Amino acid sequence: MVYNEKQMLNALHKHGYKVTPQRRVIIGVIMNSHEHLTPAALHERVLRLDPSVGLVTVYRTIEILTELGFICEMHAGGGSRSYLMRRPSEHHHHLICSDCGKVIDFTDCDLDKLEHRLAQENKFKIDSHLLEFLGQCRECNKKTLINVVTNQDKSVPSR
Amino acid sequence: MVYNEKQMLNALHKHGYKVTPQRRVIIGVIMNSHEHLTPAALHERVLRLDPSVGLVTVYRTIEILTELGFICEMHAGGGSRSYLMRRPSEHHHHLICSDCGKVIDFTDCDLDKLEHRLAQENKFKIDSHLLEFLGQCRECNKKTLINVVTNQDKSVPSR
DNA sequence: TTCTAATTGAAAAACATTTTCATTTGGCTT
DNA sequence: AAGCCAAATGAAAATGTTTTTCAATTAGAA
Repeated sequence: MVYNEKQMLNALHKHGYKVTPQRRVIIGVIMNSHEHLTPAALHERVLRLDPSVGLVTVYRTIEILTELGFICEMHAGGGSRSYLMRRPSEHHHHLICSDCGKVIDFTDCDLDKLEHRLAQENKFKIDSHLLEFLGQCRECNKKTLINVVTNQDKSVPSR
Repeated sequence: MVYNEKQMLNALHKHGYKVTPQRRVIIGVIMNSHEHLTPAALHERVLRLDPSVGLVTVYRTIEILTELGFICEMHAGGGSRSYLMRRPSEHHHHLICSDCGKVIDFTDCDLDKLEHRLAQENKFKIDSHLLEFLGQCRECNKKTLINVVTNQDKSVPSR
């Protein structure tokens, strides 16, 4: 299930948060982005629509939307640092291109059996899980192949 | 397979990195910690053994050890920020207590079928994956239960 | 022992995030 | 429609983390 803008604004209101112009703009940007955004990237886009919105407000709104479950943090695993921001959706996982950062969502993970076993063996009460696949998307893979052919493999010691 | 200290030092040498006293100490601390550490926590422990080692060197050593595959970053998911540092081991995943931060490793994940399907459907070349279960360990769960009984459930609006 | 590139610590810089605070404002109440 | 006030805002400062810079030191090959 994917939320729409109106539902999010309603939820804000219902939970006692005010529906301000700034929040409208921020939510609008999130809803119209089909990619993950860092707080800074989100702010940048918000500024195009309303140059007066401060980065702090973006952070505060992110916090609220996370709390309400409309957006979720994510991690680009591998080398890069923890990212956040995503258009709303239900329980899902990510398939991430470690070159260009493209993210594809998928929902089925079929980890119930494993979860159950781990919970028993370790006496854990398991609430949730995070599953991310890292790799290369088709386009980036093509580029890599071209580079391999073009340049010699000058295997430089990684420093 | 779990590495020992000597193997790590050898690997450093083999890859053209110098085996300095600082690196010895840092690796020693990692090898003797049975928990995950942030760079700051690692530095703190290193200081006890050698007060002259700088935080910068800790960061630089972390980078090298990550590159050589001896340690891996991890994410505590949920609220907290990206963590790092782990005693060496092979491909594994984490079961994390979101209350006390305890981490249990497990190695079997059985995601090959899913991985293969995702790769095909999305034209991805998948390199790796990250799987983390979040929950409450036995001890923290007990504490929670006691609290529920002790305090009334004063359901305060989460702000 | 000598030599040199790699390494180091300290300080500064670069970022990311949070806190503080005076001012403004959404939206309930009249 | 007007008043009110807690919530929200922007700017600046504070905090924290990670990276860069640089002069001095040092591991380890020759």
